[in-house]
Amino acid sequence: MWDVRGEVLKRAVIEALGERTLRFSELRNEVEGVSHKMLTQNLRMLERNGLVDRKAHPTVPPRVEYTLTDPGRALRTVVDAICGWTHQHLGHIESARGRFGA
Amino acid sequence: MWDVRGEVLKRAVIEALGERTLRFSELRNEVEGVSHKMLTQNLRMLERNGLVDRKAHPTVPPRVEYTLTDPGRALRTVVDAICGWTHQHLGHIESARGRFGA
DNA sequence: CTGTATCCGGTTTGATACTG
DNA sequence: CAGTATCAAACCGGATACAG
Repeated sequence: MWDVRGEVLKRAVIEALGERTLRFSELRNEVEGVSHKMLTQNLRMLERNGLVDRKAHPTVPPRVEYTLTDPGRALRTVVDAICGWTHQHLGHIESARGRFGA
Repeated sequence: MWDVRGEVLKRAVIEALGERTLRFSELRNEVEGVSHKMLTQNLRMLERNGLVDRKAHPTVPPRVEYTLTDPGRALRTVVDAICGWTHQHLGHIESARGRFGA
């Protein structure tokens, strides 16, 4: 449940950012298991939708920082609600799976 | 955003069921645009995770009714939060898209 | 009516190589 | 370090046919 591709990754990014500002590579470490490509792709999407702010420093080597915008931070509430629900009902879900698989 | 495949459909099913009990065909009408296959597949998933209760009446023709379980109903709150957030920030998102695409 | 199985085309993804 | 381009493999969803 809710563990379907793209969405989970976006959620993970939002959770990872929280109130912080992170560089691309930091984000990549934070959200484990994500490929270079997917992270880029999803960050572009989040940026495009105005949920994430991208700040590139014209240095060498490059340094790019990502931060949640206001709407992005507002989304954290929703993400937290999802996490809360999951935490609260995980037991039920797992036992349901157990009965089903049996 | 959030409009990615499987998840939307599960949300739609949860919204459609609400407090009601619906038959397969009723659900199919309620969630428009969903294919026979996808609806079945997602209902199985929801059932497997204990979010939806499936009650089959051994009649001819068959009559199968779906209802949200307690965890399933609890999820409605989360779904509503998502809808609320979307409603609240849609303007911002669209203007962000506009700036980006330009 | 409800549900399963199969085939098939489009989409998505990870790996890899390359740029500034 | 951050990002793009390309390509084959895996995945997914719709259409269709069939069953109880």
